[in-house]
Amino acid sequence: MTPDQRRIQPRKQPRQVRAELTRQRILTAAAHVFGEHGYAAGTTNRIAERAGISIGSLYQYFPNKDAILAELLVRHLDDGAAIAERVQREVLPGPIEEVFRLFVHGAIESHLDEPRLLRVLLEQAPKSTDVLEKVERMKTHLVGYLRALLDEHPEVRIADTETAARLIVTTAELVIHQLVADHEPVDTGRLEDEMVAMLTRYVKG
Amino acid sequence: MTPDQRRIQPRKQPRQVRAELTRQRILTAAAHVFGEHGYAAGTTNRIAERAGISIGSLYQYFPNKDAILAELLVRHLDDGAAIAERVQREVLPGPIEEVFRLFVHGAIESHLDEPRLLRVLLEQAPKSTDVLEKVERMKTHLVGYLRALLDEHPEVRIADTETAARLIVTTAELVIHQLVADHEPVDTGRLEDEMVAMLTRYVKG
DNA sequence: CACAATTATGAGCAAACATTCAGGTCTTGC
DNA sequence: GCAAGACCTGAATGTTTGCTCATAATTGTG
Repeated sequence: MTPDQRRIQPRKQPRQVRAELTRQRILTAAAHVFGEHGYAAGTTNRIAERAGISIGSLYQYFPNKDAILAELLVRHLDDGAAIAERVQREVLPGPIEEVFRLFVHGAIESHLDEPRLLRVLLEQAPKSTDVLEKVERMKTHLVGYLRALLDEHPEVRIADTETAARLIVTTAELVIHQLVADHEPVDTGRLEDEMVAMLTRYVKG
Repeated sequence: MTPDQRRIQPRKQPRQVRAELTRQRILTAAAHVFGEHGYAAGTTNRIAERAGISIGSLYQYFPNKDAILAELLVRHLDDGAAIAERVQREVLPGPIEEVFRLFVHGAIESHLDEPRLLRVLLEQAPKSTDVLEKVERMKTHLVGYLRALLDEHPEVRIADTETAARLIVTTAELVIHQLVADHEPVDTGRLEDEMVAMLTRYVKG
């Protein structure tokens, strides 16, 4: 939080096996700590402690705290992008319900690992312009894709497809994040069924 | 020098008009600052500054920072509860679409004031057990009410009404919070229409 | 006016935190 | 087996922040 010029201490390039191992340990520990305590209370010292390394080592691999969360977020986004691409290639000409099912299923699946972490990522994400832009870009892209799908698909009966697309993307994203990480988690199979039903019936009118 | 023991009580009971005025100023300023900077970066000094009072005065009305956010949250919850009650009394025997419309409309309306604040309230909620319990209680109550409605209403064709009720409540709450506070805010009229359409078509099958 | 209660002030304290650095330990390559 | 560099350590530093306290100003009351 220093207001002076950003010192871009370039992150260390791992050359030995143990280095890469330490990096992984840090990320794993951070995922757990952020998920458990939230971003603000997830201190770097706590992360280092849980990773079983010293605080100094942590700062040899990440220039600052934000960078750790950013890396976790980027990884999650890349996973999501991979899933989305796969789905888009797999089932273009099928019934709309099938498309929703695959998207929803993929989304739920990619959130089962560390659900609480992912809520922190989404909600308390630092405002690093880079990452935020990436999120925004992916979302816009997804909305665009979905809107085109809605516009072309013969089953769909919706007038305002722009608003509808935004509504659907937002709904799926938020509700999955929330319900999977809920204190009393829902049965994911049921969630998937109901969610797909809701979206399908919505667009078919 | 009088031996005063009332310093132990952190929160002051307002007795003069200006005291109540100061209290209001603090809350208004806090609403703005939290909405602008988030909870962590919304410092008490910043709140006091914006309220045009000294930091000392702030701590005569609130025992700590959390209490300020808690009060804002409680107020919002009470508003929401009032709306929900009104809706429940107004339109019990109407078509299901009408019920959804009133709920959604009320929810959107109560979020137009300080949309960004309300996302902070929801997402970075303080760990105060009291308030968190209140949120949980209200949500459970709403889910119960909605489930009963779904079970009894002749138009509804849904098997798993428990999951459906949770899905609907979560969806409405989250999506409204998100989209109303979005960088590029949606037209609230359209949002209302599409949301109601989605929910109605969903439950009518 | 007097004088007590209430309200306001803001410099400063203590704790928490992210981050640094001077100096260790371990690996690798020869 | 021995440098050289990769990797690790953790007490120390500087900053930020929530919050206190001694004191001052304002208001109510007789």
